[in-house]
Amino acid sequence: MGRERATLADVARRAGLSKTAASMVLNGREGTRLSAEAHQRVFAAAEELGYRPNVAARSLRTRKTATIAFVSDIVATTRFAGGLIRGALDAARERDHVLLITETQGDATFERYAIEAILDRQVDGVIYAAMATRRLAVPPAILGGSVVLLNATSPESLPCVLPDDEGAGAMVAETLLANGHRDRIALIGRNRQKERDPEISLAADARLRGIRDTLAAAGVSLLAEGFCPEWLPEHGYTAMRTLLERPTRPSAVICMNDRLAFGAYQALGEAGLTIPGDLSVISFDDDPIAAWLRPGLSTAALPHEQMGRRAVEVLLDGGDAAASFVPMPLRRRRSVAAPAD
Amino acid sequence: MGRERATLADVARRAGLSKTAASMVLNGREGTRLSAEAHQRVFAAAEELGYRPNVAARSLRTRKTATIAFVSDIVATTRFAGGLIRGALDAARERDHVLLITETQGDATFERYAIEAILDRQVDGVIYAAMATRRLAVPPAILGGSVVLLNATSPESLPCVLPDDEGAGAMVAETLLANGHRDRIALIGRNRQKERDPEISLAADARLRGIRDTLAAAGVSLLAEGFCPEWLPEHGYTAMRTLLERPTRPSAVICMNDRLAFGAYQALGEAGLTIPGDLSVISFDDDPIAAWLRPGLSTAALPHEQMGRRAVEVLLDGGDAAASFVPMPLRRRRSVAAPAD
DNA sequence: CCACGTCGCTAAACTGATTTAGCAGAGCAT
DNA sequence: ATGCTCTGCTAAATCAGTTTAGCGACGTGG
Repeated sequence: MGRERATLADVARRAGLSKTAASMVLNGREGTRLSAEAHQRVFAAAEELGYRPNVAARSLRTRKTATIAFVSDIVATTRFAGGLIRGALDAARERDHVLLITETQGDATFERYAIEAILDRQVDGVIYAAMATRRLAVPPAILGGSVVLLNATSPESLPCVLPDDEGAGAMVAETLLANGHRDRIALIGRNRQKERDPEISLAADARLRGIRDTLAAAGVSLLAEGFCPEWLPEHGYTAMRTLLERPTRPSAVICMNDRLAFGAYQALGEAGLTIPGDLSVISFDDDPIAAWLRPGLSTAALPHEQMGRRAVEVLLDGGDAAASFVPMPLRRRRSVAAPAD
Repeated sequence: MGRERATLADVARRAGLSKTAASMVLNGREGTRLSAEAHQRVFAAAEELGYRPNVAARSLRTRKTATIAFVSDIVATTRFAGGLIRGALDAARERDHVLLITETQGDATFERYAIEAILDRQVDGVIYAAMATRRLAVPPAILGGSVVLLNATSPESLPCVLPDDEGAGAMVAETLLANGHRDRIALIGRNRQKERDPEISLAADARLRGIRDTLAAAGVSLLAEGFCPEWLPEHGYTAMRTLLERPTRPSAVICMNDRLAFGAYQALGEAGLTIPGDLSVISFDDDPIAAWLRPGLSTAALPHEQMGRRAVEVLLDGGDAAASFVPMPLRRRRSVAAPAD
C-alpha cells in the first residue's frame, strides 16, 4: 500500500548511525548514552523519510501489538453495541491502540473461532462485551491475558464495567417522588426470568431494587406491577391497557425500558389520555426513540460510550480488579409532571 | 496469552523434518515433492501440539495480514453501522479474515490517524463506509491498496456497494398503485439540499427518481410534497399536519424515511385519523421503529447486512470495479390498504 | 561407466523491528 | 606505561514464519 515504506535501516543509514541507535532514539529509551546530536539526526531522518515502524515486525519481537480485541456475544450490531464500540474506539485511539472486532453470536463454534483469531494475532487485551447486562462464562483460552468484561460479570470475578442500574432505579423513583407522586405509581416490565437469572439480565433486578428501596424509604409502595414476557413495545402496550382497566388509575408509570414506554404511549394515546397531564411516564435506556416521542420521554440513559471508554481504561491503564459502575444520567424531558389532582 | 504456543520449528522437530517442509505442508503448497508420509507426520505433529501460526511473523514475510480495515466516516455507532459491520464480519470470517475498526468522525486529524494506524498494520484491504449514502473523498494514502466504498461513491470511481434506492422508490410507488391509490398520493421529506448535493446524500435523489418515474409511467403525479429540513420525526409531524390542512386529503403518504413516517403517525393519531383506514403510509429504511408502530409500517428496508457482506466479497474475491447495487426488500406490514372511497 | 534428470528434502536468507553483549577511544589515576 | 572507567556507539542474535537455492541419492539412457 503506497510506495515502499522507509524501514528503520533506512533511517539509520540516513542518520549515519546503526539500527540500534535509531531504534533507541525513536523509542525514547532512557539511560542510553547517545549524543544529543545523534538524537537530532535520527529524528530528522525519520521525519524526512516519513518513517513509520512496521507493526508486524515490532510485535514479532515484543509480543505487543497495540491492538485490543472487542468480542461481543450477540450482535455487535444493535444500537447498544454502537455506543460501546465508539467509546472504546475513542479511548483506544487516545492510547495509540486499535480495535479488532469479532462477534460470537452466542455460538460456541464462532466463539472458538473468534478466540483463535485473537490469539493468533497476539492482541494485548480483550474486552468481552455482552449486549444485555448479564453474567457470562468467559472462555478459558483468553484468561491467560488481560480481560475486561463490558456490560457483564463472570464467575471468575474479572474486572468488569457495568451501568449503575440500581442507582438509576433510585433516581427514577426519586424523580417521581419529587414531582409529588406517592401512592399511585405503577410499574411496567416485571419479568421473573429476567429478574432471577443473572445469565439473562442483571439490569432487571438492579433497577427494581433501586426503585423499591427508594420508594420504601419514602414509605411508598407500588400501586400495581405489570408483567411482560419481553421488554418490547407490544408488551408495554398490553400492560398499559391492563393497568388502565383497574379501578384507580395510576398517576405515574415507570417502564423498565423505553420500548415498553413506547408501547405505553401508544395505549395512552388510544385511550385519549395525555402525558404528562393525565399520567407521567418515566423509563430506562434513552433509546433514540425516547427523544422522538411526543412528549419527549424522561429516561435514565445507558451510558454506552462511557462504558466502552471505561473498559479500555481499565484494560490498558490497569484499574482495580473490581466492578466499576458507570452512572446512568437522567435525561429530563417532558413526560413527567405533578399528578393531576 | 496462554502458556507458550508451539512454533513451526516445534512442529518440524516433532515431525522429524525441516521448517521448510513443515511450512510447505501446512500451507498446502502445490508442486512440492514431499512424500505422503511426510505430510502425515507434519499434520499429526501440528495437531498434537495445537500449532497455530503466528500472524505477525507470517505477515512480516508475506505482507498479508488476513485483516480488513473498516473505516467509517461518522459514528460507527448508529444502528446503520451495526448492520454493515455485522455483514462484513460474517463475510470476513468465512474467508478467515478479521476486521479492524476505526472511525474518522469526519475529522481530518482523526482520519489521518486512522489511515496511519491502518497502513502501519498492513491490512489487506480497506472498506471505507459512509453512514449516509453519499459521495466522499477517499484519502489518497490508501489508494495504493484495495479499497471498496460502502454506502458511498467517490470521484475516483472505486468499486462501491450501494443500496438500490431508485429501485426501492419504484417499488414503493408500485405498491401504492397496486393498492388502488392514484391521484391523492403525497410525499413527505423533500429536501433540496439532500437531493442536490451528492456529498450529503445520494439516497434522496434516487428515491425520488424511482417514485416519480414509476408514478409518471402510470400517468399519475404527486398530489403534494412536504419539504423537511431534516429527516426527523418532528419534521414528519409538521409536514403531515400541513398536509392535513389542505382541501383534499391524501389517500396515501410516502415518507422518505421511517423517522419521518413516525412523525406522520403522531400527527395522524392526534388528528384522530386511522392508518390505513383513512390514509396509507409507506416509507424507507426499516428502522426498528417501523415494526413497533401500530399498525406496523410498510417500508423498503436498507439491506445493511447484505451490503456489509457484499463489500467484503468485492474486496476479497475481487469483483467488477463497478458499483454494485443491493436490492432493498419491501417489508409489507399493515400500513397500506386501498383508499377509503 | 558416466552424464543427466528426478525425487525428497534441507540450509540459509529474508522480512523489520528490539535487545543483548561488547568494542574502540578518551580521560584519569597510579 | 599500564590499568581502569566512562562515553558513545555497533554487531549480531532474536522473534516465527516464508522462500530461494541447492544437495545427496537413485534411476536411466547412451
